Amino acid sequence: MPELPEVETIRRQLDPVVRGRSVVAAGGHPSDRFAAAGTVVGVRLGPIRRRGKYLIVPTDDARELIVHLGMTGVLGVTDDPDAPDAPQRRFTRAWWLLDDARTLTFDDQRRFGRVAVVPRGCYGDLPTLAALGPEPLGPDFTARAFHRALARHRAPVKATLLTQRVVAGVGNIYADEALWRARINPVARRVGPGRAARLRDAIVAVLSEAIDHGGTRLRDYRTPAGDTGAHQWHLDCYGRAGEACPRCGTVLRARRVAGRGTTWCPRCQAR
DNA sequence: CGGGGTTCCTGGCCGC
DNA sequence: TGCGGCCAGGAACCCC
Repeated sequence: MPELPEVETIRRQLDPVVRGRSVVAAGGHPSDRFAAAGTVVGVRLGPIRRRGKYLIVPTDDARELIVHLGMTGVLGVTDDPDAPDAPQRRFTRAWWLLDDARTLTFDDQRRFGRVAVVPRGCYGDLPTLAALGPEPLGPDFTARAFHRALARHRAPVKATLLTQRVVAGVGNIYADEALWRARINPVARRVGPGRAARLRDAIVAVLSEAIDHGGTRLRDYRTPAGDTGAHQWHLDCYGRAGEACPRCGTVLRARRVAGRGTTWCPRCQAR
């Protein structure tokens, strides 16, 4: 899916479209992953927030519209009033007609995404959001707190990052990139204070740089404007197994960690 | 409660 | 060309 930098890019693009608009009509795919989209008809939408990979839109009736893009989710805006019913939009899982005649659409081929509507701040139905770690670009993500949080887990450090509990918004791509930059093996089960500080700095740097470039384009990723993102952010490690490590020249290797494809440098990131 | 595996979907790609 | 198997940026859920 889009990870934090892609979700933040989408948030910035959609906020001026959505903020202050009222929802005239809405609908969702009948599955319970999307059906809640239709429950926000007649409400006015507030400024879009982001927590980790979740987009959160407050409504003026004290609820929140929450969108998670899953692996293949794409949010878009169209002027076509028939958009949700058009045959070429067979992957449109949710839509909201706004009071300026524009329609916000949520397409999601694999249906791993989700739309939820909850009373403000009530995240019991979204356990990952409820237990989400600190924002990596916020003041709470300190080296000290990060080290303490990591020390509570015994799983491979990459698996721990992917849980979202120690830091919010890091997915498979940026986990590999940050671990490579910090020279930490993805299956290390203990990370001392020095390496935790390095990993913290690498996460902040990698995510910040990716946001500055408007996110990383990968496969089907599209911006809300429909383009593929002209400024592909340069990936040093993720997806480059078999190529030379950009730092030391050793051939990057691939394995599975926590069920996810993982690339690392056996020399820079030795155990 | 933490950790590890499975599952929810669709489609692209690779090898036979 | 056709088809099976594998893989894909996530997280909820189940069991131990």
